[in-house]
Amino acid sequence: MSDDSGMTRGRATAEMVAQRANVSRVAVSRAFNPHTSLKPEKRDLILRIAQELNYTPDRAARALVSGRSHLVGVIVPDVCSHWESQEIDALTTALQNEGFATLLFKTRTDYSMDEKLLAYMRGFNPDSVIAFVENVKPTTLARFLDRAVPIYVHYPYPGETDDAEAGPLHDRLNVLQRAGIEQAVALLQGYGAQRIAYVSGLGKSRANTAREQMLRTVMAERGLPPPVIAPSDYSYDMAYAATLDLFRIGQGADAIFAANDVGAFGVLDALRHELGLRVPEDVKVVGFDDIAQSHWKSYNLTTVKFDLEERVRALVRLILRRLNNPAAPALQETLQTRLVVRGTVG
Amino acid sequence: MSDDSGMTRGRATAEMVAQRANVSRVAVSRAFNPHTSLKPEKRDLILRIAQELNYTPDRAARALVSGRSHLVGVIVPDVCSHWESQEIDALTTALQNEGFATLLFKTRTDYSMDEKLLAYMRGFNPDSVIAFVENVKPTTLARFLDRAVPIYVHYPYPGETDDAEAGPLHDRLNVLQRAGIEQAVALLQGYGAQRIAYVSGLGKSRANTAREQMLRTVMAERGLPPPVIAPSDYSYDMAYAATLDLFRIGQGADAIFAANDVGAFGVLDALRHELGLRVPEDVKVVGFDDIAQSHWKSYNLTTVKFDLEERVRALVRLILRRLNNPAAPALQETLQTRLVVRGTVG
DNA sequence: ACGGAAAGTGAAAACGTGTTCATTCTTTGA
DNA sequence: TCAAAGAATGAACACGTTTTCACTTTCCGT
Repeated sequence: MSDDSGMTRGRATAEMVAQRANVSRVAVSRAFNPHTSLKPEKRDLILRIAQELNYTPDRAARALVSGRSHLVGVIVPDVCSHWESQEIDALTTALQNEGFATLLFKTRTDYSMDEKLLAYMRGFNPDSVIAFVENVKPTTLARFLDRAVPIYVHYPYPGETDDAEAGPLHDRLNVLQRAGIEQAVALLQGYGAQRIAYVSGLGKSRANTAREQMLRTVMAERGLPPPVIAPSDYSYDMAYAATLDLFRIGQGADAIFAANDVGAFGVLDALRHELGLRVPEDVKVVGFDDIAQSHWKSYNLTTVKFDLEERVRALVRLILRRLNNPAAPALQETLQTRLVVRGTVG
Repeated sequence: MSDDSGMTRGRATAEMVAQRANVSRVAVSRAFNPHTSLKPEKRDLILRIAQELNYTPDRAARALVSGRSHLVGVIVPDVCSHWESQEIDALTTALQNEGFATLLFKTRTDYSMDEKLLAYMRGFNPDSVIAFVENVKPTTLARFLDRAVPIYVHYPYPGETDDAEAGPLHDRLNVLQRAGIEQAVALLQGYGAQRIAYVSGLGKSRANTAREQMLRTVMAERGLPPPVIAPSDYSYDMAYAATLDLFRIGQGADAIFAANDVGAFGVLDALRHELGLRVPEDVKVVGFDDIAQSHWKSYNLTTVKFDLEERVRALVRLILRRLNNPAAPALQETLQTRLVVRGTVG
């Protein structure tokens, strides 16, 4: 009774709009595509009737012929990990503004992107894929994403050239960690810290290894002994346990870098609530990320900040540029880091 | 050189597989659809060749003819809100196991689902939509989702029948808050709490109003004076500020309910780090959700738990049942709550 | 008023799949 | 051995769009 328009499958089609507007179905198509020639008044009429009928071009059909799904695949090990959830949030907003949608997939928490998942994602025909997870060979990824364009988030090692010279083989966002780490080490050194420990991220993760090596390099340059490594996996619980081990089994430390902010929270809680140490008086703590929680009063964390907004803008820029020009040579964007000083140092 | 199969648009098609296997294109289609009759050895051959060619049926084409996109739309105000990120995480895993993918959309943070966003999402043809955001009229939602099936998360008011009698008009998951709240109030009363405050969620949100009314009802039943309402919006910062107001401008309290765990963190930090009060000695605090962070040592929060795994299973069940039988009468699932006791009470 | 360029138009052909429907091949029971 | 039932098969159509390609109309400068 309520649907008097005689819709076939509950949805209006371009044919119906055309019929009602006394135009051809092609005209309807053109009305919805900006760069086509169609008499303005005709376009207005069609759009008005389309709105009446609640019509929108079917994206499946559109994807079939145009080869564009307007979907961007995102694979993460853990949506609820704070940094990643904030990145997904910002990314979804940005993509939404550009007419895309975020397609979410979960891999195992060990940061491995197995082939089965890649094949599964491939079935949905994403236009682009953001590879936060670096533990997949580019050739493997390329084989599984025939049409989709992968965008890599890349953390250069200390030796690697930071600049775009001898351009990268794949589209990527380079995150330069040196600046933020230098500022942090300088600050710690200024307060007299000597024995600095690193509560690591997941060992296999490139973000982690690059972070650790950069820290080691910067400390060496400033004449500090190499950092003690306390293995962890980015999680609160592991960082908590690693900190206990560091002080009960190991030699302790007078300053601790955590591979991420959440890990730093675990370090802080272990120091204060289990080891009875004061921060920053007895031990100083620095994290990585600068997530929203880091300014919470219980933690008030000094941390190396990755600018989330800037990072997401760069990613979207990479995607759009690649989609507009599939044949262009590999693209690159660069992102700096800096230290945000709060209460856990000095 | 590497792609000798002569692919058209970078992707193998059913026709190519058919040609290479000396069968018709229809046979290839049948090989990928379980409930069709095809000689087993033929099916094996086709699947083997398909794997060689890295072929998977195009989901866009499949969606076009079958009317199923295998996408589930999820609209949230804030992906990085802890509870929601954990729910999205679990939901994505569960949907992935059933052959679906999560399509993410962001609305404004005020929990309003505006028509523009609904129309935008509709364009992607989701098979189902999970309406976490309750501030949209079912009729409006239905109008914007011609083919997609909406699933509502519903928080009954104290007066509403909890049971399925006189069945609901729409598919929905009923979250019964009474049990958990009763346990919490009983515990607080046992410790002698009298002046209980409620640091609210976003006023317009139904989850919040239902929570508040249920608390009020349970307290009245146990002979307690009505709770003092400190308006907030689920965020840490607002809860922090609301707590300061409660004690500096208002009358204070000897126990505080926060509408969610993140809000409770704000309450705790305000009490301890700014007002110089002890928890649980001076003030007791109870949250809602039981997110992963609630067991962190700095907070160690007593909270009313929503079982996330159970909740996600129920949602997926609702979706699958509805998709298997579109004409079935409205479905319903029910979820209980219970108190998890940690360090912020007694 | 005229020629040519530009804009506007719709029929037909894609895009890659699932489904229907006759037809052929195989099996089964007596 | 035969008829009938069932399984296997492929041609043709359907799904809802965009794109190409001729064709018609409008616009503009002289």
